[in-house]
This record gives sequence, structure tokens and C-alpha cells, in this order.
Amino acid sequence: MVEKSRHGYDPREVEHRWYALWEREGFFHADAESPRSPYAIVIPPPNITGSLHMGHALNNTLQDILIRWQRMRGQNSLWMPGTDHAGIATQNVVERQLLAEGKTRQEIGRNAFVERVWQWREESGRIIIDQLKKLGASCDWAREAFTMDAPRERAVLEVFVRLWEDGLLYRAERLVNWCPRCETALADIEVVHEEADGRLWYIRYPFVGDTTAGVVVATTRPETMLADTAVAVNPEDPRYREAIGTQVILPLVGRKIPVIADPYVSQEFGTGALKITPGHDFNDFEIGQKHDLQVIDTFQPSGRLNGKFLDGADDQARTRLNRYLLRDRFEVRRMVVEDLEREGFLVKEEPYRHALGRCYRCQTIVEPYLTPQWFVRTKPLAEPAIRAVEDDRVRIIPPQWEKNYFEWMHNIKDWCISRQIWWGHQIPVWYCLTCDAEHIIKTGHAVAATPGGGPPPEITDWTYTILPGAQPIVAREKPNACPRCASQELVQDPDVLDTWFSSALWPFSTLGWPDQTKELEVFYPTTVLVTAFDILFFWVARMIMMGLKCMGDVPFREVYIHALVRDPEGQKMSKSRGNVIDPLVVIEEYGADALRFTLTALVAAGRDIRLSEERIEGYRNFCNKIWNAYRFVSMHLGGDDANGLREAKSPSSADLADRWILTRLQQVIAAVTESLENYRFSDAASTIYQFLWHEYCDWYLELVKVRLTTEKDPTAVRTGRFLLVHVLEVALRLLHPIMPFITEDVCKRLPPPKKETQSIMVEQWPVPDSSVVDLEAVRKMERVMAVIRGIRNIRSEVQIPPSVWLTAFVKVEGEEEETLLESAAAYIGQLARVRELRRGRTLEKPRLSAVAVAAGMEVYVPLEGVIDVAAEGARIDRELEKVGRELDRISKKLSNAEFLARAPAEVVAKERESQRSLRETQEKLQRHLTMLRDER
RNA sequence: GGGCGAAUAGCUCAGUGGGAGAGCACCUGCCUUACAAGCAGGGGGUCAGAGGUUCGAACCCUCUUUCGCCCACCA
Repeated sequence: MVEKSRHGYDPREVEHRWYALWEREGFFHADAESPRSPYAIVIPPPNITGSLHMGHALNNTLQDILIRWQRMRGQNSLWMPGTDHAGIATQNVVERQLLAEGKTRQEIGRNAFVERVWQWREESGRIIIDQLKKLGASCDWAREAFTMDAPRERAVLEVFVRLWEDGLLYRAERLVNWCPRCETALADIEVVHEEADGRLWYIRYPFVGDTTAGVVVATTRPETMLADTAVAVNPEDPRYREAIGTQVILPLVGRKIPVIADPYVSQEFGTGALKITPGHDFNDFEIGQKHDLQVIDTFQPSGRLNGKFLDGADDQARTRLNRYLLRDRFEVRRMVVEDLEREGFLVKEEPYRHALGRCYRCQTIVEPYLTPQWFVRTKPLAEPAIRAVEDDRVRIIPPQWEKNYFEWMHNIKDWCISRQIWWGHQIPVWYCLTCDAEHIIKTGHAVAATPGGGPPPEITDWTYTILPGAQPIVAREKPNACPRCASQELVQDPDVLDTWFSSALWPFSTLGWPDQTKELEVFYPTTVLVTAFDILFFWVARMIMMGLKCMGDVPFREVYIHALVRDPEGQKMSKSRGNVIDPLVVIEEYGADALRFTLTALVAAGRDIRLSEERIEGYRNFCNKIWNAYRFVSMHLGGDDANGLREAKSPSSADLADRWILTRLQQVIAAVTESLENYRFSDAASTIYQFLWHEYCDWYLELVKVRLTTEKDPTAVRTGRFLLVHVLEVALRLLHPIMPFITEDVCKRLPPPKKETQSIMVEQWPVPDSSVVDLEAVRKMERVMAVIRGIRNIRSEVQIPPSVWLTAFVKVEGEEEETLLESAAAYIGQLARVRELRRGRTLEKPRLSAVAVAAGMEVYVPLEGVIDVAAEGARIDRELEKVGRELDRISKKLSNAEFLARAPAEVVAKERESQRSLRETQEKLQRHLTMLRDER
């Protein structure tokens, strides 16, 4: 085991050292004043709560590949980095911390809480940046931005004010998705719908005149009945024709509510009668508006019941229902069902599977909730954004995602951008306490409790609740006085903006907007955006809308959408499933290069990646292969110093192997370049893998060995040495964007000697040199390889050990073939271990010889004297007997019913497998035996 | 309910009109002086099923089956 690691590549020390050098030398920096043409990518800013997961690793590897590649191509390559304040997510993290200390955010107050989040951000919020560096990301760190730093804050406020001025913002009381745990509104796409097992309860609402009869409604949320204000049926429904226009009694509460007719109600579902709760259901709200129904909102922000459902209840009901007060909605659900059953209103209940909406941050079941919120009118923004993609001003790759984009954009709803949390950009809107006195409720919070009944606690935190109808004063900064009444008593809207609002501005806010910076002029629109599909609507669509609105141009010309990383079973990686492969652990064990290469090799557009550790190990071995190829090269450079190698400026040679590898190299350069141009990352990776391992190492190194050990001509030897270095060096440059560390390390070690501060990352991207392309040499070399394979094949079939040198005959058809074999004789000799290679047009097949066909040529290997035919025959006989016995044993086992019944499936499968492979061996031995007998 | 995608070797996947491929796993032989994290050789597929177009189909069309994802207010 100790032996094994002796010649292994150790990434740990190497990666850290080279990254530090790149950063120190400023290789990541893009200068806006540079005359080179721009290539820009803005990073999808990771959340400050985050720690690098495989999704980040993939996403940032792909961006880094593009950035490094374009930088080598001479572009002014800017990778704009930064992090996202992640409003709700971050607030939740800090709230949990507080909770562990036995405190709540309300207790410490808004200012102290926000300060605490900033403090947390200072300590933990930059972890992910260090992790990106471990991955090798070549971001322009000097430009690092944060969605809540001062320049971004300025951009956010500016956009808000402009949208307001253009009539694209409004504040209105609407039913919104509400998370009772986060106690905030959510945008529609922040609700995750998930199928779940629930129940459907059937409840009878008695008629006012005849309480023995009534209308039966079906509901999945019986607790909402407390706020019902009608029952609706379909106007066409014959069952309810009589009931329409009458009144029913709301069970438990005793309120009288009308039976109304609305075509929305389906006759097929449930009983065909629908309870209407405009305060707690989106559809019911609309029906309520149409029929002018009262809206009762009987939940508190936390999802507990307030007393509004008691309005209109009789005294008796009041007394009984008081116990629902301040209880959680699900607890009330149980109580309501119980009470309904006891009082005979519950007709039946049945299991029912339906979709539940959950908060995308905390998975709590959301409630439709009536509150005043800020909305962006999205239709006018969406139209130009749709056109931009239609016109290919933004190209989505792969294009199948366009359909999703259009689908969503065409059906876009107004975007609720206000959140009732504290961590975020506070909305730049003020209200006048004087003019709007009746629309503002002021609540005081005692920040510290007073122990032992001392003086009353000092109130330092005031909360203002802004009711619908208040007149907003929208401004970039706090106005000195109310423009209407000149009062100086102004209060700011307590809400903060949706995190995604600031994300939507990212492509231009990071470049200095609203100032007219050089950076904006040079790098906007950015070249490409690289992201996973899951934030196409959250982020990509909104960036396009905001870019067009604020900059008058698209934020990026292309969007490359990649897949998600899953575990080997195709499951999403998650901590609760315990199937997470942590990229940092992988980097520690296998190196960032191996991880990057694995992700690159596996990424196929639009298809999820199933990542397994074995795969990473395989590509770690590739690193090792490169390392050992370098070791071989360096130990064979002999006395040729760097200058000697440099003299051979144009890599030309008359040698077949040289011309072959040089041609292949040019083809590989072209192929890798083309793959990257088309975002075919996995093609680029496998092309270079195949070339380095299976052509350069497996063949070219072996071919050159022949020359280095036997050739007398110093020029030929020198050319060989030069090409060993040259081909490896060019291949490393092609590989650098994918595997930045090992390529840097090996390149540094290859001659000519490099300065410490030199780096492969600023070397030129290779360009194919057509002057060295020789397709004929490739064809010829392939034939030579076929001959070598043919002989090796024979060796293996007849089990000739490598230590035995052979005579081989090749039957050729023409002079050309003869010349080819002549010139390649040394290669064939060495690689196939052939002492004597005879060739000719009239060769007779010698007695007792094995045959192979290689590229149309027949190859014979005489076995006389090579193997002892009699002994070999006897050996094969013995082997056959052994295999036969083993087969018998397995067959018996497999025909044993008891075994089949008892043994675990994998044991049976294993037995079958070994049966199959034994049969193969048997057949092969049989063939050899037959051959030996025939030849005799 | 609407939409999208997938089905190819034991596993993971590439392959878009003419040759069925790669990596891993498996079998055999080799510690051959760069590399056993390796080398050489080998076995293995009714390209989900059915029909159609074509001289020719894994590939194009239709249907079916199975799986995955996204969107959606039928209580």
C-alpha cells in the first residue's frame, strides 16, 4: 500500500500553492480599460447561508471553464463574483441561533436583530467564497459584490423608485401566499406544491327554514368554515335549483349565509356544493368579489385564530367557540371536526390525496392570507422580455428550455415583492403620521423585561402597521417632510423587498449601475449566464425583464442551462436523505481537478447528473496518469537542455509515429475548441481524456521509447524528446480550463524553465497548425497499430508470456504495404515483442501457427518451439476438466429448488454470473485445443 | 389537468438516416524500469414494445408501456 502511493500525484499542496500564485499575480483581474474584446459572466450569487454543494461545484466549474478558456483565447475575461443576502433563508438561520439562546427576534428588536445578522454575515457569510477558491474558481475577487452592500442597495432603491414613477408598482390588499412560520408573504413561485395524503370532510349546512334538510359541502380544510360567507352551487345543477337564493346556517357558528350560484362550481366534484371562504382561499376570494360577499380573515400572521369568526355568532356559540381562539389552524381543524361530528353536521369523511402548498424556505404549509402588499406589474415588463428571446437577442441553450420560459412569461402574474421580515432592503416608502393617521397603527415593544417590578420598561422599538389606503411617499432617501402637510413625522414602510428583486438587477448592479461606469459600457450585456434550470423563473426571467427595463438591453446574450446533480440512484442530494457527496470532502481526498473533470465529463445538456464516488476516483486516476506521463518525459529528456528543445521551432518530422501524433494533436485541438464553442463540455473532456491516455500514453510514449533506447541518430532522438514535451504541453493547455491545477503544476516542470510568476492560465489557447497535418500518416499508423494488436491478440489467445520474443509473418498485397511494414518494423518489433518480422506477398502460412487479420493483412505467428504443443494440450485438458467440475457444481446448485428458494437474490445472480463466465472460459479453451490438434 | 424530457452493455451514459460506442464493473494473462490508482487481451446489447416512412431506422412519424421533472385555484 505504501508502495502504491509512491508515484501518485498529490493534489493537496499543489492546488493551494498555485491558487495563491494566480491570485497574487492578479491573473483573475479584468481591466475595463483593456483593448481586448470583453467576455463576461456574472456568477449566480450563492447565498451567504450556503456551504458549497455539488450544484455549486458543477455550476462554477462550468463557468470557470468558459472564463479560463476565453482568457487563454485572449479575451478580456471577467468573472464577476458575489454573494446573495438571501432574505428569508438568512433570517431563519439567525432566528434559530437566537432561539438556541432562548430569545426571539421580537424580544431583541428590529435594529438589534439586523445588526446581529450583519455580524453573522461577517463571521460566516464568506465561507462559501473560500470554498469557491478551493474549487479553483478564477473570479475577479477585487470586484466581489454583495446584494446588500452600499452600491447594490443604491441600485435597488433606484429601480424601485423608477418602477414607481413609471406606474409599474402598486400597493394593494390581496390574498397572498403566506408562510405562518416565517410570518411573511411569499411570491407564487416561492410556494412548492406537493402531493400529500389528506382527507375530505363532508359537512351539512342546514337550511334556515328547515333544519332537518340542508346542503352538504366537501372540504379539505374544515377549520376555514368558521370564516365561510356563502355556499355556492352551479346554476345548471338540478339538485340545487331550489336552494339558490335561500340561506343556510353555518354549523357551530350559527351565522346565516346565502346559497349562491356560480358557474365556477363543478357539478362533478364532491357534492356539487362549495363552501365559500373569501378570506382564506384564492378561488373563493374571486367568487366573493363577484358576488360582493363579506371577507372574514380569521387567522393571525402565525396561523392561529383571531376572534373575527365570532362576529355574527350568537352568545351561546360564542361561549362554546371561545376555546378556538389563539389556537393553531391545525389544532382548530381537529376541534372543528370533533365538534361537527358531535353535533351531527359531519356527514362523512374520506381519504383524499391532493396538492399542498409549502414554503420553499421552511416547508411549512402556506395559507392564503389577506394583507396589503407591494406588487410589480409584470405584464409590461414581460412583453419585451418575451420578444428578446423570440428574436434570439437572448439565446437559451439548450433551446428546449425556451418553451418553459415562454409558457411562464405568457402567464405571468403580478410579482409580490414585499416581505414581512427584517433582513433585506427596506422598502423606500414613507408614510405621514399626520395625513395618514387613521391608516397607521403604532405598536410599542418593550425591548427588555424589567425584573422585580422596577420602573416600566423603556420602549425603544416601534412597529408601524400600514393599513390599506395609506398614501405612500416614494423616495430614494428619507424625505425631510411630508410633501402634502409638511409634517416631519414620517415612518418608513416596515416591509423589505423580496431577495430576488436585488438578484434581478445583478448583471448591471455589479457593474456600477446607476452610474455610467466604464465597466457597464464594456461588459454589459454580459456574454453568457450559466445556471441550473431550477431558477429559470426566479432569476433568469426577472433579470431579462429588469435588464431591458433599466439598461434598455438584455443582461446576457446566451443562457446555458445545466442539470441538477443527483445521487447514484437519481435522488436529489439532501442532508435528510444522507446521500450528500460533499464537494469539499471530495476535493480534500481526490483533488479539485478530479472533481471538476468528473462533473464536466458527466454534464450533458438538459439531463441530470448522477454522481458517484467511483466516478471521481476514476478521474483521479487520470490525474495520476498525467503525472506519470510527465515523470516519464522528464526522465527521458537526457542531456538535451531546454535550449536544444526550443531550437526545434517547427515540430516537423519524417517519422511515421511523429507525424501521426502531431496530426492527431491538431485534430484534438480543433475538436476540443469546437466542443467548448458549442457548450459541449463532456465532449471536450472525453476528447482530451481519450487523447492523452489512449493515444499519447498508450501508444506514443511506447513508440518513442523504441527510439530513445535503440536509435543512434541524435537528431531523431532529439525530435522525439521535443515532441514528447510539445504534445504534452499543448494537451495540458487544452485541459487547463477543466483541470487548472495539475496542468499548471506539470507545465511549470516541463522545459523550458519557467519563471515562478509564469502561468499556463495566461498562455495562449492552442490553434490547429495545418502545416503539420498528415492524414496519410494517420491511416498508415492505424494499420501498423492493427498489426501490433493482431500479434498481441495471438499472444493472449495462445498464452504466450511477454517474456517470449516471437517470429511473425505478415502477408502483404502490395509494395505500399511492404514499405509501410519495413519502416515500422522497429515499432512492431518492440510493441509486439517480435524478434523477426517477415513480410511478403507470397508467404505461405507456416505449419502450426496462429493467425490474425489486421487491417486486411494476414498475420501468422509460428508456434513451433514457442509453445510445447503436447504440454500445452495437456494443460488445456486439465483446465477443461477443472472448469467442467466447477460447472457441474454450479448447475446442480442452480437446479436445486431449495437453494433457489432460500438463497438471497444476489447470491443466485452471482452463481449465474460465474456459470456464464466459466462457460466462456470453457469455449475458449476448447477452441485452443481444437486449433492445436488441427495444426498437428 | 396541461407541458417537457427520458428508456441503448450489469451500472452511468454518449450516439439524429448507412460501422452499435465510452467510462466503470466483469473475465484471462502480466509487478514488461512512467504509472498495479497500471499494462495487454477478452466477453457482454431484440437500442422499452408495436406499427409506419425509407433502398436502408437506435436515430424520422404514430400509438402503447414505464419512469422522471416542471406548471396548475376543482373544493
